Amino acid sequence: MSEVHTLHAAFAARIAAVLSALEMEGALPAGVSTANVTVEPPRDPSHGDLATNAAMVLAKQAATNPRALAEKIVEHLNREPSVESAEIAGPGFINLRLADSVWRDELTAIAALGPDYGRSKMGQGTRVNVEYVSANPTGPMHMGHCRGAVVGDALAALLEYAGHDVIREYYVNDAGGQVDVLARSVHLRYREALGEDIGAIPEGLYPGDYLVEIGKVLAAEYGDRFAAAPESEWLELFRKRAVHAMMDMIRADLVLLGIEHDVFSSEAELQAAGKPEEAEKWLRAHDLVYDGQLEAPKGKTIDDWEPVELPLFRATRFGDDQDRPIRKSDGKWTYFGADLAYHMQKAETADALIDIWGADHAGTVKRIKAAVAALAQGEGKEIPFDVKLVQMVQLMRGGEPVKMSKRSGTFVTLADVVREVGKDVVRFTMLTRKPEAQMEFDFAKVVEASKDNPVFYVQYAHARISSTLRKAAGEGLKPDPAALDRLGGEEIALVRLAAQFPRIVEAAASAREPHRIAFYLYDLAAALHAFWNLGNDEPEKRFIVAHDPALTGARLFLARQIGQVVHNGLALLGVQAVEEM
RNA sequence: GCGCCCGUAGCUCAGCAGGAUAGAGCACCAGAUUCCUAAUCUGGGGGCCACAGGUUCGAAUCCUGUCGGGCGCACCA
Repeated sequence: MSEVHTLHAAFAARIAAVLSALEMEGALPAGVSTANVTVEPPRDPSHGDLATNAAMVLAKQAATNPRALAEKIVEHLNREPSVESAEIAGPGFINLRLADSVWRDELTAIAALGPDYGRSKMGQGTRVNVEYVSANPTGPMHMGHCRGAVVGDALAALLEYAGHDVIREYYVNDAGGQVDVLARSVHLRYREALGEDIGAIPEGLYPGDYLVEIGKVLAAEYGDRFAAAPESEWLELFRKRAVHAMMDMIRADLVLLGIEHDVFSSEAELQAAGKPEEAEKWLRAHDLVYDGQLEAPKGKTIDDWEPVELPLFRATRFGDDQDRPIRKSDGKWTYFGADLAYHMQKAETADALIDIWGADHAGTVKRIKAAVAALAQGEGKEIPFDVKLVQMVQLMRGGEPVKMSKRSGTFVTLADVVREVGKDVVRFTMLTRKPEAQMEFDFAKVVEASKDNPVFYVQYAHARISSTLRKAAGEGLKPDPAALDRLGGEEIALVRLAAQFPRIVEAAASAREPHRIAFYLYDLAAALHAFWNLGNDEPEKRFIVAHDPALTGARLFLARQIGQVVHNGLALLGVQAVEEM
């Protein structure tokens, strides 16, 4: 294992050592498969600190029964000084109870590592590209983008903390028909800024007020030069300027959420650089693109269906239902054609790729996975690639669904929500649900009943600790590890939970599920609050026991380390660990 | 018609790559504050883990099918 500190990994290694010792003794057959052996904290704390299923899993291979094998394992484990007791339970579980010294040591380890307690080298510096947000540059961010943004950002932070080298990337779709629509919409606003009465915004153009400003800017800069000019004279210019303005707006929105990308990749630039042509050439050379006809879609009738010949990527070879066109009949690239080239480009600078997409793009997952698989096969190297689908957020206001449509201009912007409820609430709320499940975000509820929001519960735990340390300092008391042996069962229980953090980080990172951190923090906060309230009935159980400075020092030391873990977890989620509330 | 996601307490959701008696919040009921922040805590009631098969020592978890909800299904993005 690595030198990185994780208590659970260390004990897993010891149990592995016991098993190989038994193999030497002949109690286990040589070369026994220990793949299914687990060492985990049991759900029920009364079962001890760690449990292993080794005896049950290996009994068959050892041609014995689980309990007999367990006896032998237990015998070895009981020789370990750090093991308080090892017992056989139920069908053959081995439950370990660790010595209190183990937990006291863990506490000093937290103190020594500080913000790095929980950091892992699991990723071994592997370079992971996480593409997220990638909202179309046609308007400000709305709540529909929010979930993917938060999940992607938290995932990126988590992977970094778990030892990966992370690239945070945003793909700017500035090449399709929609940005032409944007340019035309801006042209209208430009004419408006010149004093023309434009009336109602025509169907099919973006009606949002957010385009007024850019219209004014262009009017001030170019006067009426393009007012009556044919589209060919201004379209490209207006498109560029509009996209630029929209991206500034989107970046500002992202900053409100605490999100900053490392790389913004432009689809237009990608195309200008000839990347899709390169991709097509490469794919044709590997017989992965051919000219063929698209089948008419089944189960759906299309009035003006006409078969046409298009360059098709052999997606069906890699599990897609249909081969997919990379160019349109007018010769321009399809979205997929460009996206394919884009993924090839990303794969050049990363060892693994992750895309965070909205669930409305679920239908295109197979083709892009097929494309990356084809690339990997052609290059003869593995390119791990994950598409994380983030389900829709049903936005509610007091129980009533809020309809959103960028086309009609009725949507709740991200900026409005963040301004109203705050970044921390938005982020934490988005992370208290696994991303692939649909969720409701009741605006009224989050705003008005914000006290019920779990984010405050966790922050409150941190604030309480901070406040206690402040008060203690005022009385000349400070954290001190000298008397940690004064800590009793209730305090040790807190340490046990805090000590889970490193393995939660690793598990969440390898499952790519940042929401696990949020749920863990909730549990840790609950334990802290419960411990705190013991002091209501029994003053001797408060952190500050004025007549006993040694005990107080130890308790304050404990408090500070619990606070540290809360802080580290919140940092991963991009939520502030407040000092007071 | 096809593909993907979801189905766990009245409601909103967890359940850690299969483990021991399925958890939390809200809501409901009963309590705790002269005391480190009550934005907190303690106790109580509440479950056919959608349904039916299968895999194995063992399934809410994995496989198959059915039902229900969501999203998507031409060269759009």
